[in-house]
Amino acid sequence: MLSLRHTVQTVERRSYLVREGEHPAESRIVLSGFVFRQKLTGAGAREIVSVHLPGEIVDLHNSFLTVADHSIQALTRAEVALVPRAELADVAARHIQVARALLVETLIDGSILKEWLLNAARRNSSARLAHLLCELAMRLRAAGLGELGRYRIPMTQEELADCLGLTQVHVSRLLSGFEKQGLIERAGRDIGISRWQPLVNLADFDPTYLHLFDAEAYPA
Amino acid sequence: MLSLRHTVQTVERRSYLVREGEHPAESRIVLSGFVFRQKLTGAGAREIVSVHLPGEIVDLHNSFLTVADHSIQALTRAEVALVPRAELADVAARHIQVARALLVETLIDGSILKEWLLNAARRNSSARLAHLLCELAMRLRAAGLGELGRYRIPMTQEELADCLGLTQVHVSRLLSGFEKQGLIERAGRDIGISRWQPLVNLADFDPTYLHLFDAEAYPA
DNA sequence: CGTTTAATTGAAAGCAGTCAAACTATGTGG
DNA sequence: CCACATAGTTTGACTGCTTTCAATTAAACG
Repeated sequence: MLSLRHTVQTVERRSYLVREGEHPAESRIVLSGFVFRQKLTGAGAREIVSVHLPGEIVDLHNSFLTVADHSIQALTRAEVALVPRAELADVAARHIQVARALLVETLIDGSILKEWLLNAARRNSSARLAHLLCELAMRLRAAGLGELGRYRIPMTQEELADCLGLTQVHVSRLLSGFEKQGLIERAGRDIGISRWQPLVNLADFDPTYLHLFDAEAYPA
Repeated sequence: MLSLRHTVQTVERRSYLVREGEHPAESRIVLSGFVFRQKLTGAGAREIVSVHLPGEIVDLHNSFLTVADHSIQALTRAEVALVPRAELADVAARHIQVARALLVETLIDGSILKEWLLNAARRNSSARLAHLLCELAMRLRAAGLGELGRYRIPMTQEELADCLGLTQVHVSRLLSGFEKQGLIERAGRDIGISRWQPLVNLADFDPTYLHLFDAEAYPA
């Protein structure tokens, strides 16, 4: 076990951790709660480009690039560790396994981005939403946050829509559709995937891209 | 200058370098020509998730992850260097600047993926196409392959469409639209951006996400 | 020069968006 | 603990961007 010099910060839902264009002096690791990265178009449309669970490093970018190319916001109230910019680089330079772990994390991050791009570009709205529900189910379980297919969706329909490039209205219709088809059950934001395999089929979901095995092989 | 054990391979247009699901024994660096990464949906729709110019490392993934989460194909006839799986890891372990360069390249890769995701999810078709034309213009110039805004598009309309999540038919209509509006000139696949600023405005293009400066700071 | 591959054009259909209003939760202060 | 305010969700009617299907033209290639 190795120690990183850091401070802990508690942030409220929707507060910004980093704004696009800034160059913060530290990188962040999620300790509890959920955090997401977003980008805006000039016209003001928002896209959530990734969601981060406890244990994940949200912004290596800030330690190794000069400009933040996206904003980071809290999806729920969250605790994050702030690691000084130089600290991560120093530790990585001294411990090659750390450097390797950072690279692996970043490659997995890229893999998920590719799947999200495929999703947004080439799957219809219901497959897209189903895909996200499946991904959240697997990642939450992998993070030790509940059993597979039974969880509280950590975001509003508007935020779901912004993960998917859809509108909130359409997400609402899709969710009630899934419910009517008996694919899911809902109580507020608590969701239960009633029939996993049919939902996986609808979603065209194959968890390979999550590289869950690779992630375990090199814990940070 | 440091040397990597490698072999050189020449590949024809459209041949596969890596197929999704494989676990090749080497990573690839583009020496000449263009190469792209693609993913397919279960229904067979294709999305090109990135395009790679000479000098770029296409698949660190294969050295550091256990399964290829996407396919790699030649966009044009190309020369690629094959670096054995262990070689990159060894060199990175011995030279921390190499490890850092690999990480920076991967972070930039992720930044471009985020922009493509924003593009596919939140911009309309004309902004999307214009955005790609601007990106190619800047990256080609940065790679020393011609002056800004005057180049040969290295792909067919179908491939353009697959970069954008559109159909070939629609890309055709959009391109002639741009031409009619005097934004671009065309002669076959040779393109000239006649009015850079209006195209940039239409595209909502801001090159920050390419991190061209960061890339220069750490040449591989 | 013939054959294959790529690009253009037109007409029609459909998925998801937009606008608007009603309804339901959630939360806060009196 | 209720009343009110705010935030989030549902539902309906209508619009429109992009796709689909199909046929033609142009370019590239051997």
